[in-house]
Amino acid sequence: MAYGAQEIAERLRAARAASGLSQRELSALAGIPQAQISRIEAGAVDLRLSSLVALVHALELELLLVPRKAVPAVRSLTREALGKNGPSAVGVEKEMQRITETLRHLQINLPELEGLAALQKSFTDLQRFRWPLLQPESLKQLRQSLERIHGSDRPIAAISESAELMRTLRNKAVHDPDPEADEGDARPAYSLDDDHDA
Amino acid sequence: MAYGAQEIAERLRAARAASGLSQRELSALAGIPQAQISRIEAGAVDLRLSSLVALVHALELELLLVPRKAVPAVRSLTREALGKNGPSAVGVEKEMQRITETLRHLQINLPELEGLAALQKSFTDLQRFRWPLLQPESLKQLRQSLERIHGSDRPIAAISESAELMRTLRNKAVHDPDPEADEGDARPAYSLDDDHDA
DNA sequence: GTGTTCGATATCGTATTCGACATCAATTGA
DNA sequence: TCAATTGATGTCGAATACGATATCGAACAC
Repeated sequence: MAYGAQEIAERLRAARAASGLSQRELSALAGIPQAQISRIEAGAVDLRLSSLVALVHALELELLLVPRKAVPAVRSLTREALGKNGPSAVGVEKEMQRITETLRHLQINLPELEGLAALQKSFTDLQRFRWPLLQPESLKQLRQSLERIHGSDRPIAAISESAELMRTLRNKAVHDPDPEADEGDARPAYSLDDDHDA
Repeated sequence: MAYGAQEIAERLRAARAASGLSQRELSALAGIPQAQISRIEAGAVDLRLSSLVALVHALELELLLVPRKAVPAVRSLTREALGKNGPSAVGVEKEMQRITETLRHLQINLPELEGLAALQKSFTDLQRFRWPLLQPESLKQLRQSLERIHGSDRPIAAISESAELMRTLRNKAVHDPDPEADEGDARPAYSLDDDHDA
C-alpha cells in the first residue's frame, strides 16, 4: 500500500462509478469476487498486478507507464476523455435497457397517459442517435425521472419533466462534448483522438 | 500473469536499461531485493501493486490509468516528453561520475599524453552544458571509448575518437532532441512506453 | 411492508508473493 | 590472470492476497 496505491484504488472506484457498474457487475466482467473488489477499492489490500489488469481491462482502461515530467500533460488529456467522453459502452447499454424496461412498465400501467407515446418516440430517437456520447449517470437521472411518473399526483407535469430531460440529453449528444451540467469548464485539447465516432 | 502484465514487466526492464541502472542499484532505490527484480522483469511473478509502484517511482515514472481510446494520444505525448527532457537523471549522474573517474585514471596513468587536457576540458564543458538532454547509453559509449585509450597501441588516435564522440554528444545536446537520424549507431533507446522489439 | 440491490465485512483454506539470504555463470575492468 | 559486477536461480519462513461463501444494514422500487 504505497503512496500511489491508494490513488489507484480511488481511480478504480471512480472509473467504475463513471461506467455505471455495480461491484457485482464488474465482478462478473473482471472475474474477481465482489468482496475482493470492495476491499480493493477501499485500499484494504495490496492487490496483485493480474487483478489490477483484469479490473482495468474490464473498465476499458489501460495501465501506462509515463515519465513523471509528462504526467501533467497526460492528466489534462485523460481527464477530459474520462469525464466527458463515452466512459464505458457497457454502462450505457445497461442503463438503456433499464430505461426501456421502465418505459414498457409505464406503457402497461398507464397506457393512455398523454404524452407517453411522444416520450417513447423521443427515447428511441435518442437511442438511435449518438450512443457513445451519453453518460450512464445522465441516463440514470433520466430513468429516475421516468420512475417518478408512476405514483405522481400530476403525471402530466412529471412527463413534461422527463421529456425536458430527454431533450437536454439529445442536445448534448448532438452538439458535442460538454455533458457536465454543473461545471462550466473549458474544453481544451481533447479533440486529439476523439474523432472516431464523428 | 495476465496479458498486459508481461508487457508491463518488459517495460520495466526497458525503463531500467534506459536509466542505465543495474538491478542491484534499482534494488537499493526501490527497496526491493535484486532477486525479486530479476523475477519480476522475467515475468515470473505476479507482483503486488506496492512493489510495482516502488519500482515505478524509483524509475521516475508514474502509473496511470488512461481510457483506451486516449492511449494513442498519450503515447505520442510521452514520446515527445522523453525526447525533450531526457530519460533519467539518476542514470545520467551515475555515468557522469564513472566518466570522471575514468578521466582521472587516465590523467594519472598517462599524464603527458597529447590531447588529454583538451579532452578533460571538453568533458567539463559537456557536463556544465546541458545535462538533462544526455542519455545514459550515449554516455556509456563515451566512457567505453575512453577506457579503450589506456591499452591502445595508438593512444592518440584513440583520443581522437573519444574527442569526436564527445563533440557529437555536445552537438546533440545543444542542438535539440532528435538523437535519431544520425550516423553511427547512437540509438536513443529511451523507449519507455513504445513498443520496442528485440 | 416486502423484496431487491447495493457495498461492506467475516471466515476459512490455499496459493503465492516477499524478504533475506546464498550461489552461479558470464561479462568486464585492472 | 584476477577481481568485481551483472543477471539468474534456489531455499526457507512469514505474511498475505485470493477465491468461495455467507451475512449485514442501507437505500430504493413496487
